[in-house]
Amino acid sequence: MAERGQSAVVINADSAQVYDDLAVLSARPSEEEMQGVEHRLFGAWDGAQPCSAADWAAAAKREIADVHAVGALPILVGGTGLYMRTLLDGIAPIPAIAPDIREAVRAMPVETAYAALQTEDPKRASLLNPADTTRVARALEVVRSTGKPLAYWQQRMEGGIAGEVTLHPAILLPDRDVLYQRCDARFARMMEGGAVEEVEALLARKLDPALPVMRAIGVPEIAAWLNGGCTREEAIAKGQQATRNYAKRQFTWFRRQFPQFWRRHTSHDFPIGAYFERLLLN
RNA sequence: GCCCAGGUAGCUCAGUUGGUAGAGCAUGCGACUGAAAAUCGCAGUGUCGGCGGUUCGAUUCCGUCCCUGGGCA
Repeated sequence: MAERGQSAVVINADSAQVYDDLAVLSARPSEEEMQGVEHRLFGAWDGAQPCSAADWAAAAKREIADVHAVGALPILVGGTGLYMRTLLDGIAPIPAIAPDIREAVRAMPVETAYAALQTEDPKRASLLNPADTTRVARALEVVRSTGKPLAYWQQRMEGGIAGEVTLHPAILLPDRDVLYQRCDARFARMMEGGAVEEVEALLARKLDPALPVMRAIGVPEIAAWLNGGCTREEAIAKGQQATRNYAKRQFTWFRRQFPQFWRRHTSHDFPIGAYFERLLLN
């Protein structure tokens, strides 16, 4: 593209597109859509293996270094704010959780886990909502596995690359009505375009339903229909609803969690062609 | 035409032994440190089907009409 032959490599920053099992339901770009441009970290994880924010950030870091090494421009694309922030700002250096502790904690009902947290890490417990299953479990497995409360580890954030790269951030915030219409259309299209087969294949693997792949938007909804729990129409309506709810959460994250200097664009005022042309010519 | 069950928030419904009403979901706003397409928090909304009657007061009781679903003819 540019005279020095600088090319772009797209790197996925989406927590669902990371899974090999979710091509249709995660709206992973097709060969045709990639137009010969190299894409990385799309479908790079097997569904049986959960990808954490730190796992992804470590992989993305390697890919970025790799792309830079050949003089190309890495373009991170994706909707998972936590992944992006972990990559840029780093994350607390918490050791891996002992598998048996993790399993035990996640098998507990929230009330039990929260009660335990109140005695084992009362400071953290007081900061959390007792119904917040994810965070209560996380805080508990951390104290139990490492012997230190979460706050101890969170004094530091490690591994961020924000200081080592030149960032050209662009946040796209589409008009809400248009966004929701697209959510509905997108899910309907997926139903016709292989999502059902994808879920059938996933169900055949008999994976733990708590795994991220099994909780991706559309999987529980379509699985419910396939198992006779609802009609196809209901599954579609629920999938569309879940998509819209998620879009709203993304909206809130991107609008508020990143620094003010990150430019916010509505989709129609974002000069996508000119934007990348300028970056590639530099 | 007759009988029965209903008509309460955008949707599904609960409720008020008569003192103008509430959940879930949706919607809006927000939080977010290792499964984040996850998880969680806050908020607003109602001519309680229409019209009459009884009553200090009716969404609630009575009458009537309209609408919906089911049954009988």
